[in-house]
Parts: sequence; structure tokens; C-alpha cells
Amino acid sequence: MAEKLIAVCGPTASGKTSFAIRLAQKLDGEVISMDSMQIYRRMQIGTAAPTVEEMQGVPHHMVGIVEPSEAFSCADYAARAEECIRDITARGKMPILCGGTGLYLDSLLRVSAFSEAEGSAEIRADLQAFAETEGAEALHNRLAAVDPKAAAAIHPNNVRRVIRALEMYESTGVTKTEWDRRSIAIEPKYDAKIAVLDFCDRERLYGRIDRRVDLMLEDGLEAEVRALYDDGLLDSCYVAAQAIGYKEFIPYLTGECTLAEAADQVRLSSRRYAKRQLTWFRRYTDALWLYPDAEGEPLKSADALAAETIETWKKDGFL
RNA sequence: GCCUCUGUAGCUCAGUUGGUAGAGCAGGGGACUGAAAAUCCCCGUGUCGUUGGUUCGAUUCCGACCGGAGGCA
Repeated sequence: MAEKLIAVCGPTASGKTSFAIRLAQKLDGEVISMDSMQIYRRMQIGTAAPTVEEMQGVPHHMVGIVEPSEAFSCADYAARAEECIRDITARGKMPILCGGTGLYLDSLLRVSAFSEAEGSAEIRADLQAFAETEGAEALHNRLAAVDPKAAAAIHPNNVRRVIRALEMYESTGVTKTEWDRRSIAIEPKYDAKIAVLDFCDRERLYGRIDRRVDLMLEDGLEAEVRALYDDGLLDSCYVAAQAIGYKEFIPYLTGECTLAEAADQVRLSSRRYAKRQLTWFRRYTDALWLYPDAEGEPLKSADALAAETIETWKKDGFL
């Protein structure tokens, strides 16, 4: 019998954190963060990682567990989250994943056959250099020669993806298309339920994003960013430096723009990010879609949403 | 009060030697299997301020009016 699992996802600022905590309280669960940036230490405020107070005694995992100077991939995530799930389940609690990184969820639920083979940083660097000197088109042609199906699916300008597909082939002798085929054949290992938080009114979500940036600033985001910057951790070579709410402040820290302008940029990046997240989640057609906002009414509370969710999943026998 | 400039997509503007218009930004949609808060792709009809006139035809020319900016008094 597959282990049970609940996943809470949705765009930034949709209320995932409090919803997941409420679910955990009602179901005797523990929360596992599913967020590519909350993984990092020293980035609490800008990533809106839950504070001890917000956690309300519910144990949280996978928050602030790696240094901002370390690289962390979705494969790393899947491996570590798997350990957490096993541990939580063994203690008789319900694992509740919560976060906005769709790829992390997929890497957990859709097991990759590729995991036994290792990618190669060296090959990747070579391909990167080739792309820079010969151009994206030439790189894409190399992929087309070995894996035409993957080449057809990846736009030539998406150099990062083209490199990855070539890297898979060059490091293992097996094409990405073949790895994908093998992955699909693997049985999913969890009995998972997904809840997606979305807003009927996009403007309302954007309003929440705008407000949250103000709150972050009030909570000391500037100092948090400056500390990372002073330690050289916002250098573009680090994955953590890609985080929204950090990289936008670099022009401010170097005197090229005002604090208000940097904050506006954070709002913009966050809105666009929310849109991309929704695009990703829309493929979860079997998920339970929850809408906290009804026209002209105050938002539904996390408690009400949790009750609604539990009722739904009891009806279909999951709980 | 007079003179000059100006009024075109949510914003900033381009343009049409008269045949109803196009960029950037914003916004929307999509892709995504080891960098994913990343990376990449696609999407531009709007009373061309209002109203008269000239014209086969005006957003484009002319007049008046209404906004806005500047100058002179």
C-alpha cells in the first residue's frame, strides 16, 4: 500500500502556509516545505518562510537547510523529501507538502529513471562554452542529430534545456527521450492528494503580493538582503541569488536605483512568477482547486478552506 | 488675453507625402522530468481629444471647442 501524502500548492501569496498549517493541525500532520528558495538559510523574510509563531507548533521540514552558496536541485529535493515522508509516516503522522515549486512536486510524484545516473558538471560546462562560441542554433543542431524528438520539443533559444538534454545523452549514452520513456513506465510511489489555491480575481492576488512586499520591508528585508550581499552570496553564480526579493535589490545596493524602485521590481517579478506558477499548476486537473476569494466578500479563512478540503477527501475515501 | 507646442493601446511614445495604425513597457496565454523564485515560446482594434469643413475617402489638411505643457503680457 502506497504511502499517503498531501500536497498544497498555489501561486505566491495565495495563503498556502496558513492553509497547510491548519490542515496539519486538523489531521495530525507535519509540513514539508516544497519551495526552491525556502530551502536556503538566511533567506527567511524574502522567501516568506513561516516563522516559529506562524507554525503554531506544527513541525516543519526542509526550510533553511542548505547554505545560500550551495547548489540544490530538484533531485536533491526529491531525495531529502522522501526521507522526511518516510519518517513522518513511520511516526503515524500525515506528511503535508506545501510550496509553490511545481517541479519539486513532480520530481517527487513522478519518479525519474535518470536518478541512477549522474549528470556531469564538466559536460555541462563544455556545452555551455559551445553555446557561447557557436550559438544556440548550432547547439540545437547537435541535439537534433542525436535526439530529434527532444530537439523538436525544445525551442533552440532555450539553451538551458538543450544543454540538459545533450548532457543526459553525453553522460549516459541514452537520450533524454528514452530516459523520459523509462520514467513514465515507473509506478508512482505515493497515494497523493493535491490541493491548489487559486484566486478568481487575479487583481486581488496581485494586491496581496504588493502588500506582502511592504510587510517584508517592515520586517527587515533590506537588512537580510544586505547581509547576503555583503557576504558575496548574491553573486549570479549561486542558485540562491536567483530568488525574487533579493536580486532586485542589487541595483539599489550599488546606488543605481532607489529602495522604492527596487521594491516595485520585486512586486513585478512576483506577479509574473505567480502567473507562471498558475500555468504549471493548471495541468493538475485531478487536484482539488480552492478559491478563497468570492466577489465582494472577505477571503475565506484558512480554517474554512481546511474544513472544506477534509470533507472532500473524506467523501472520496482518501481520509 | 495672445503666441507656440501637444492630445494615437493600461503607460511612454512612433507613424500615416490623405486610403482607419505600430514599438517598448505593463498585461494575457503556453511549455517545462537533476539551475525551476530559473529558462524559453506565442499574443497588439485602439471612438488616432470632441465637433464642423474640404475630399470619393480624414487619425492625417483647415476651423472651432475642450484638456495638458511652455512662452509673452
